[in-house]
Amino acid sequence: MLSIATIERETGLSKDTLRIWERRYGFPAPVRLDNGERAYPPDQLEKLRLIRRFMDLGHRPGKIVAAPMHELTARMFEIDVASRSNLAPAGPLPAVLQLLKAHRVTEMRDHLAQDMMRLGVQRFLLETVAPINAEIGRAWMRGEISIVEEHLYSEQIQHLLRQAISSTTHAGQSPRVLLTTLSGEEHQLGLLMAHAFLSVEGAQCISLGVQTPASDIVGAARSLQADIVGLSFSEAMQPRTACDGIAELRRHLDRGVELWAGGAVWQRVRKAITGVRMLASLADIPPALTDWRGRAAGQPA
Amino acid sequence: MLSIATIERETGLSKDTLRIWERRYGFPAPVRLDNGERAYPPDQLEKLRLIRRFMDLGHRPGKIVAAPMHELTARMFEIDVASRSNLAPAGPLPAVLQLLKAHRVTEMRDHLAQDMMRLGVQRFLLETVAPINAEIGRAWMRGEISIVEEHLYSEQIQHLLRQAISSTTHAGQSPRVLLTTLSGEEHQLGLLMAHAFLSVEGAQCISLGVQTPASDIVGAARSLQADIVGLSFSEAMQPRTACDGIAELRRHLDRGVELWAGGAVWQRVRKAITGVRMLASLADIPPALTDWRGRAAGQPA
DNA sequence: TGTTCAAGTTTGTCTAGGACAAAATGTTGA
DNA sequence: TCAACATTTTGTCCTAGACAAACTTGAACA
Repeated sequence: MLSIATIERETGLSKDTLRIWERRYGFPAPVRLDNGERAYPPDQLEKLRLIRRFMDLGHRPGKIVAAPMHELTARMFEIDVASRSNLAPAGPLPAVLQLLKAHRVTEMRDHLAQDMMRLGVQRFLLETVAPINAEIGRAWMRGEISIVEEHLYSEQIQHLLRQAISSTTHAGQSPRVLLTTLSGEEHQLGLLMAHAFLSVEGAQCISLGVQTPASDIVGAARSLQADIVGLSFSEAMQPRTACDGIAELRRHLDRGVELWAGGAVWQRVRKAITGVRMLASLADIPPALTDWRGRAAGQPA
Repeated sequence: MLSIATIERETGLSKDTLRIWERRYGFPAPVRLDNGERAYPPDQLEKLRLIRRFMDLGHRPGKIVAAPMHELTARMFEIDVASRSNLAPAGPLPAVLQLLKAHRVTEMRDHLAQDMMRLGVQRFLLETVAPINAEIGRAWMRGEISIVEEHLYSEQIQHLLRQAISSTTHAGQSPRVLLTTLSGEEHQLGLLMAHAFLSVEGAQCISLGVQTPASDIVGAARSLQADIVGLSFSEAMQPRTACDGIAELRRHLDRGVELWAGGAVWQRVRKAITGVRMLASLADIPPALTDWRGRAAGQPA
C-alpha cells in the first residue's frame, strides 16, 4: 500500500490533483488507514501512470480518469501501434533494447558507439537516441523495464555524448550558449543531447549541469557573456511549471540574451511566450541557429 | 514578487512547510495579493536559501527560522572561518579557484587536464580534485562562490573523469563493482571519482548513476553478477540517514556480495556496521582491493 | 564517563472542502 | 472560415486542525 506522497513522486501528479480527482471523478479510490490517511493499492498506481500518458498526449482528465482500466489499455495499445508505424522501422532499436534488458552493458555500449560513428552525432541523436529514449519511456510505463535498466542506459549514453562533446573545438565559436535546467528539473539526458547537438553545429556551449536557480542563471549569462541561454525540460515536467519557470527567467534575463527552451514538453504547450524560442525537438535547433547567425551578421556588435 | 510555487521550486521547501513556518515562526511573511494568495519578496527567498543551508548542516528550524537575517549571516561566517582552519592551502589550488571565480572555464579545464596528465589519474584525484572539492565547499559556505561556479567546476571535472574512464579497459577485469548512490543522495561527483579511481586500479565498474532505490540495487547486483556494490555518500548527507540506508541495503543484499560505502561522511561515523566496508577516503580503495583480491585468490569459485 | 531508555518537544505531512482564475471547449455572428 | 463571447473544466491556492515520526532532554544504570 502506497502513501499519497509516494504516488505524487511516482506519477508526477500533485497531491492536490490526486485529492481533487478523487472528489470529482471517484478515482483514484484509495482505502483509508486508521488515521484517515489515503493508502493506494499498486494497481491504482498503474492506472494513474497510464492516465498520465494520456494526459501527456493532450487528453483531458474528465474523459479518461473515470474510464475503466481495460478501455484505457486498449486505447493506448492502438496509439502505440499507430505511433510505431510512423517511426523509422526498427533499425538499431530492438537490438539495443534487448541487450539492455539482458543487462549486457558492454555490448550495448559498443553497439551504440558503432552507431554513432556510422551516422554522425546529429543523425545518431535524432534517429537512434531519441527513438530509443521514447521506447524506453514507454517500456517503463508498461513496467517492462525497471529503474536499473533506465540508469544503465542513461549512463552509457552520457559517456558517449560527453566523448563526442570533448572532441569538438571549444574556442571562439559562436554563438555562445549557456546550457542548464531550472531547479526541479533533474534530468540530465536531454540537456546533454542538446549540448552534443549544438557543439557539433559549431556553437560554443557552456553547461552548468542540472538545477540552476533562475536568479543564478541571470548572473551567469551576464558574466559568461552568453548570447543564448538554453534550458532543457524533460517530458515528465508539468507544462504549467515549465511555462512559469521560463517566463520568470525571461523577465529577469538581460534583453540582449536570447532564451531557448527545449524538450518534449513544448509539444504540449500551444501558447508562445514572448521572448522565448521553443524547440520541441532537436531537429528545430539547426534552423534556429541559422536564424541567429543571420541576425548576428546583420547587426554586428 | 514570487508565488508560493516559485518559492517551493527555488528552495526545495514544500508549500505545506512554507505555510506552517509562517504560522509557527512568523517567517516567511509574504504580502497578500487581492485574492488572498501569498506573494514573497525576493529578499525573503534569499533568507530561506540561507536557512536551507543551516538545515543541511543539521540545524533545526525552530532555532533559525525566526532569527534575524544579520544573525544568520554572522553565524554562517563563523562556521566558515572554523572550517577554513582545518586544512592548509595547497599547490594548484589557488590557480584553479581563481580561474573558476573569473569564469574562465576553458583555461580552467586545460589547467586541470594538464594536471591529470602530469600526475596520473589517482594522484590527480587525491592531490588535486579532492582538495579543490573541499575548498569549493568551504568557499560556497562562505558565500564567496555561487552555485554557478560550483556547477561549472563540477561539469568540467565530470568531462575529464569520464574521458579517463573511457580510456580504460572494460572487459573481463575483476572484481566487478556496481556503483551508485541511494535515493536522496544526488551528488554525482564522488561517485564518478570512485569510478575513475577503481577503473584505473583494474576493477570492472558498472555505474547506475545517482539515486537508485535499495530494492533495485539488490536485483541489479544479482543480475549483473557484481562482486561488490559501491555506494557514494556526499559530505552533506546526515550520518544517521547514511547509516540507516546502508544497513537496510545490507539486510537485503545477497550474502556473497560485498558492500563498500565511500564518502566523507564516514569520517564522522564511529560505529562500524556489520558486513559493510567504510572507505572515508579514496586512498582507502587500494588496500581494500588488495584485500579482496587476496581473499578471492584463496577461495576461487 | 559513557550508554540506554522513557518522557517531552519539535516538525513535516496529512486531512477537509471552499474559492477562483486560466485553459479548453462550445456557441454565435460577421 | 474566423473572431468574439459564454460556459465548462481543471489545477492550484486557501484555512486550520490533527497526528506520527524524529529529535532532545533527563534520569537511571553500567
